[in-house]
Amino acid sequence: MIQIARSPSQVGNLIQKFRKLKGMSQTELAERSGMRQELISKIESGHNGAKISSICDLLATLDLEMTIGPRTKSSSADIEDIF
Amino acid sequence: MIQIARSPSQVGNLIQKFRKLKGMSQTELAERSGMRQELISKIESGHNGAKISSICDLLATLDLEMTIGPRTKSSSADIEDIF
DNA sequence: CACGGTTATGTTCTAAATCGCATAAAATAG
DNA sequence: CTATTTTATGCGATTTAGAACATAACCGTG
Repeated sequence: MIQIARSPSQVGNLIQKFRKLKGMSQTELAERSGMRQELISKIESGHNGAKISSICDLLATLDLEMTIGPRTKSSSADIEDIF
Repeated sequence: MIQIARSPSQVGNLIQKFRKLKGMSQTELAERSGMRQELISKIESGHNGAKISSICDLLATLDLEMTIGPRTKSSSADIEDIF
């Protein structure tokens, strides 16, 4: 299950989605990745100014990784993300 | 050609790599994505505090996208990245 | 070597991110 | 509905990113 993330809010949505899949609370994720629950709340809601290192830390804690490659045509998943 | 990026420096390396593939200079990339050459220099060299929105802007300008999904086993590309 | 283009470094300033704590709001369980 | 957990918000304090400009260090080519 791999998802496209072209914007901070899509990144946030995916982090939230995968976090819930693991049955983890924001507080738990925060503790495990050395940050605060409030920050995770902001990041999940699409915080534009989140640091890339914070994102990487969260992904690592959730056993996720990001890949970078050429753009594909926009998928339906992107559209849903807007609404 | 899709690459794993688990850390800010891997993200930076990939941005640099794809930028060069497009024959673009840091200055050109900076202008097109509304930021400064100095910042791109820092980001490409693994700047920890880069904003996720900056990264997304750069990827968009380079016609790239990021995807997020479960970790795969570490590839040789990761190892090289360390050195 | 000298030159033009590219990339890295340094400084000051402003805006903003994160912290840390409190607490409100919302969702879930009992 | 009530209690508990989870998530969102607000605020002061601290830290840091990024702008803007200057300039140094590189790099390839003539």
